[in-house]
Amino acid sequence: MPKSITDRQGLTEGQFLESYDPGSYERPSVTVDMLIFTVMNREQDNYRKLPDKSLQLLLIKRGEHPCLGQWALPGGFVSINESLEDAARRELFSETNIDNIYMEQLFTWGAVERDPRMRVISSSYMALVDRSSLRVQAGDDADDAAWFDVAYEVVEEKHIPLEQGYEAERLIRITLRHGEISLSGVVSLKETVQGPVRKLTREIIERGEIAFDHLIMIQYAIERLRGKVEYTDIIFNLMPSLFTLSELQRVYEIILGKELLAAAFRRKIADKVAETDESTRDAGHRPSKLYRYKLLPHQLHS
Amino acid sequence: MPKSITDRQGLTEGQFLESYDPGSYERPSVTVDMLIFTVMNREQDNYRKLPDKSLQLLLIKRGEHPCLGQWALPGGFVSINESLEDAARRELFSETNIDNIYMEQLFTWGAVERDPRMRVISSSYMALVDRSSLRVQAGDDADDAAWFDVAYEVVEEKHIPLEQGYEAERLIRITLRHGEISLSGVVSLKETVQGPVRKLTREIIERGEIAFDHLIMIQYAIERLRGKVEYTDIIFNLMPSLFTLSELQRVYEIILGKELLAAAFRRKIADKVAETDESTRDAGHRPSKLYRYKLLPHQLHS
DNA sequence: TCAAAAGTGTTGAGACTACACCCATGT
DNA sequence: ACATGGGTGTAGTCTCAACACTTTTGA
Repeated sequence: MPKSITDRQGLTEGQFLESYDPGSYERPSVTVDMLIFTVMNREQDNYRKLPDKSLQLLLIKRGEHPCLGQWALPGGFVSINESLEDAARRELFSETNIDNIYMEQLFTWGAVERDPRMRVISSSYMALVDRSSLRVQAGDDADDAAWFDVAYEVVEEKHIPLEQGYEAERLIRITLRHGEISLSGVVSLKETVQGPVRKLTREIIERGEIAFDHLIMIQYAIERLRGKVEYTDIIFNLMPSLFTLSELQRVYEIILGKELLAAAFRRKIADKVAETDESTRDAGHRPSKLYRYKLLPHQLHS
Repeated sequence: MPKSITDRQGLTEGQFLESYDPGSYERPSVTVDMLIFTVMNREQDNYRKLPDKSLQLLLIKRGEHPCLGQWALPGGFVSINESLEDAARRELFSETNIDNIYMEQLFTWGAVERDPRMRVISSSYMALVDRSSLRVQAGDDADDAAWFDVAYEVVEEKHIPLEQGYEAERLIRITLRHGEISLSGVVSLKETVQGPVRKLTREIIERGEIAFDHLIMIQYAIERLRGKVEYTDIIFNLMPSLFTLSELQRVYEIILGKELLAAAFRRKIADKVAETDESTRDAGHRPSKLYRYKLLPHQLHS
């Protein structure tokens, strides 16, 4: 019964599709860009202190124009017979060699002049990797991929009241460090409010040798990561299967950029983790129990 | 000093860009699809009762193959010299004739077979409109655009425990009504959990005369709207400039799909609204003060 | 007079903050 | 012994749900 409807030319849907000419107007290229985060231990000077941790992001050194020699997010073109998500997983796998890890779409960037070569629209995806599950560690062999420590700092805040609203601007300095290399740039986050209408714009103020508009993608991703850490369990994607509560707390602190009280923290995450029989040793202080992630009764989040 | 670096062919960035050939490989088309929501009063039988409200979504009746005769989200192609957001605002304006309204990007849909004509990647945007500010009301003149009442109902929930996780499926029936027309379809939301790795997939189970994969976009948008209503002030984009607290409460209830207690509600939103001198009259019961949206000291949300 | 809605007060449960305090270990 | 982190207890604040109750209007 369906599909027998005909259009103004008297064609059925089948006939229409058979004769359909997609036309030759100019189309944008579509790419995916991957924000692959992990957490890494940093050794301490004092034998008693725990190793500190840092949030890290994977970057690739560009070997071609444009932005040659600068650092960029891993990514690539979406081919014509591959879904957006497949493209993202393909890129992810080609960088990390792991398959089944957490990944989510963040945002699609569509400014006309994003790429000087041609019109490119790019979807950014965030992936979280537990460092201990990475066998081939990027940066070991080639010198064109490396994990960068991420620092995120609000350097200025302006607030201009307007009639019926305000304009608030926040400047955020993002610094990425890998050994001797230090990339640092500034993103402006501007919120314009008129009555209930809020509009948020992001702009690069200082690009700091980070390719294209990737600094904006990084800022967006960190913001999203911070948000999601507070109301989902994605953080456990950054943890090894066994961890101490202090380690978990440190990861929260690094992502949120603020210190937490241990007592309150323990109570808050108490029902997300399960104690195991194992514990740490040789730490120069009281050993701590190792925990693992415990699923809560089903939720169904996005 | 910058830009003087040369690549393997000895070209500077300027030279490279000048001679750059974008190639002729097949590119997907890119479109935007708009989810334009508003809230509408529905008259009551009883003179004493307040008018009830409904959440409405704007749909367009397709006059061409494919999906001829079915209803679809308004949208269109992104042209080569127009940003994604500009394309969305253009589509929004062409449907509503309003310019400065709330709009946000939701998600970009990139399955290969979304559109039977050719490969199309589509970004969905959500816009919220206060009904009273709509002058030209879609559906008045043409019969190809109409506001549909939205009903959202969870019809089934499955939960299958697996080793190290579970699979949870939720079937959601979405019914869209406009006068005699009733479109109803079912979307499956499946969450697969293995340890901390969560993967969410959406699938159309029953398409119900709604074009393409637009039913999924609608489900996603409602979910996002529900989420955002709880932790932002976007709901005021759906309200006229003056409103009673009961009206505001009804809009919350429609969006969240559950009833709220008036006492608690009033306290909760107390600092987001400001009393005015005006009040309702002739209502068949005690008049109520009219309120307006009051900005809180600046926040800077996304 | 009375149905319907507007609006206020009270109580108790639970979550989070802040701080104090004790415990266990390896050097 | 002691620095360092592991871990628990308690008191105060805040939010929110639940329910009871009073007030005000127009037909």
